[in-house]
Amino acid sequence: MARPFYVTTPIYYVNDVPHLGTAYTTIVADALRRYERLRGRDARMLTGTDEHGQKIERAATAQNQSPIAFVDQVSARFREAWPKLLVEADDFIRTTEPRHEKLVQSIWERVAKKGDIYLGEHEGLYCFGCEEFKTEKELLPGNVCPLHQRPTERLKEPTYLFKLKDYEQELLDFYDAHPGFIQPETRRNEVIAFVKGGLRDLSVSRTSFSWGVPVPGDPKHVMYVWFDALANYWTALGEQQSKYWEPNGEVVHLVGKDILRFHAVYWPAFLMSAGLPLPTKVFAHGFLTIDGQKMSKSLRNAVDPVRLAETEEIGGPDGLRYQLLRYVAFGQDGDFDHRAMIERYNADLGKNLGNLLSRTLGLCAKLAGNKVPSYQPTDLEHEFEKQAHALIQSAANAWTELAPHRALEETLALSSLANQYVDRAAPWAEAKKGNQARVDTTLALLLETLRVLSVLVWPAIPRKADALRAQLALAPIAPRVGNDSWPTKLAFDRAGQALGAASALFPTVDKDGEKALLERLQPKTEGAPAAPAAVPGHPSAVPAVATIPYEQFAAVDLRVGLVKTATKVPKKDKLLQLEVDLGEEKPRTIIAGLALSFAPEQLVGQRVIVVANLAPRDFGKGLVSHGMLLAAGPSEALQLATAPDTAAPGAKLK
RNA sequence: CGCGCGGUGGAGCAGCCUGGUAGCUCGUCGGGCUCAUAACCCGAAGGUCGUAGGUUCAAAUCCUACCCGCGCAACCA
Repeated sequence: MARPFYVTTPIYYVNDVPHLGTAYTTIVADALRRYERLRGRDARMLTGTDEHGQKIERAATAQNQSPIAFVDQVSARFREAWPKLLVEADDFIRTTEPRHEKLVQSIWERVAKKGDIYLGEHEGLYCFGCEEFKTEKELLPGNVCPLHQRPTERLKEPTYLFKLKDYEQELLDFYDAHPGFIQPETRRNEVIAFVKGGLRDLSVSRTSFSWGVPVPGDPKHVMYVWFDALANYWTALGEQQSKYWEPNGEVVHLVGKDILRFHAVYWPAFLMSAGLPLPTKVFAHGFLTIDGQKMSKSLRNAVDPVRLAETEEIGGPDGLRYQLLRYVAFGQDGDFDHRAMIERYNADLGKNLGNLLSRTLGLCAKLAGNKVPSYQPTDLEHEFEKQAHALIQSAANAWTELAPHRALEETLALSSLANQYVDRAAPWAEAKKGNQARVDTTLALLLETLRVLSVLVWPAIPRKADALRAQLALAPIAPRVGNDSWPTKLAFDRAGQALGAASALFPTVDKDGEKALLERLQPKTEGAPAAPAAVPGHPSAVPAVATIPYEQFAAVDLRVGLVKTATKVPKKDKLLQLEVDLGEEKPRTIIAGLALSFAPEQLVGQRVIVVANLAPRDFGKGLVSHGMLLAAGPSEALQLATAPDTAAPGAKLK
């Protein structure tokens, strides 16, 4: 009998709420779990929330809440969202649960016992956004974190370090011995290159905050968020580890490509050190864009998966699942396009599958007494069966290869095949000829094909699959462990059974409906809505800045400058390159971030205020700025500080 | 020389790893059917597979260079 199957999503960090990206991963996990269940495997799915860390501690404080109250609230949003997408996770782990904390400490102890943890001191530039120390190389000038756009802070603290470096070779050997461990292939290559580039020991504890799992034996420390979080896949199993974890179970981690490194390098190393088996596979999927646009924070909020799942006109949760599973090549980046979504709903679900059901049941009611007729195949049917069996098989293969998009393509191809077959068999014509045997055979074949389809689509669209079955008077799908219910071939054992009542499974959306839907669902994409229009004269409150002595101000050399030329800097949206006359022998080159507010020609001839004694700043590629212009406002609506036309270039401001 | 992805008939994509008749969906045009959700089926038009070289008997597919677009990242001294 097949091994148990254990599929996990990342645990989602509770400083965000469910959005289309997290919904996507979670839906794929659920679909895989459902497929394996159909195959009779004991399939288990885990999702959950990651709830520790300084960022959470701070966010809670900011809301005047205790951390636990804060995470309870956000975690619940995830827990409540998934069932609405027909996701039936078998378990939902929270890293704040005692069952997790206890076991993650046990892993720590095993690693410590192995001698892989030592006390060191970590001094470095710490980004509170990332909750990690950054190397200078990773940072922008001024030690600003590129991800969070804020300065890092220099911190020094005692920390426990994990001897990651010692696992370099062991990891490489493991990748080598298990070619399928990291997928897709390009990701695997990336990870191997990263490990070959050399690993550094990893800081795995913090003393600078307390919202975390205490380090065994040294409660001043809490575990570094990744040590804590990654372990969830293992700790959540508890007593069931021997059943679902390797070597007895197949363990598949689905992750976004952004967190692959943690799952494919750190996590395996922790497990190796703890003497525990590694997962079977880490699969990194791509990112989604929405209507061709990257998923910014505001877009995320505008495209709420739960809301889409409540849109029954396009199939409700089944419709959403179908779109994501069928039209995003799993592993690659994909786009979620609202207009295409409606078209695909109409084409695949409505006109292909839905209409097949509708016409079949219509024919059965008219020509076969609304019962399943008997089957006496001819060459036409034999040919159909042969092709159908091939499609069923390749759909199964695709699921196994974690390629839902191909599985559904094959599945819909079977539906197409059936539509073609109806035309060829033309039962309405046979009926006129009085050839009831041909009519019966044709309808029997169609009904059986629909039954098969109801099983094939179930992992993707479980609710609609059961609705389809109800019309065929079949019981809902209820997979049982040990019982492979995937159809290997068409079976004709229902002759004489009555059929259910027909109704449109996927009513198509017409042009008007499409327009209305788009209006309702499509996020407003106007450029800069968020910025609350600053009322002139009432600038939004700027936090007070510490006062400076006059000498410090006097050190700033402000001068009037006359802009001689202005050109756009290629590839930099915001930058203009200016030549500014400051009354010196040669005009100065100044790079200014004005391009969103001004066309270059608007600036030429302007008398501007320039900070003349600013240290030159190198922008790379030969661009060096020798000064700064003064301006006020947001970058897309800047107002230039100017001097009257009478002011001489180079005049000093006092 | 920041990292990554892509450029294939009007639109959106597959094929590329493992060279050998360029395929799918939508759209257009013509036909068929009339069971069905104005649905279904058949056929046609439409592509020098970004450009230039190279390897090969043979290149969308392998190699090199370049161009263009996008994402990440970045730019407001």
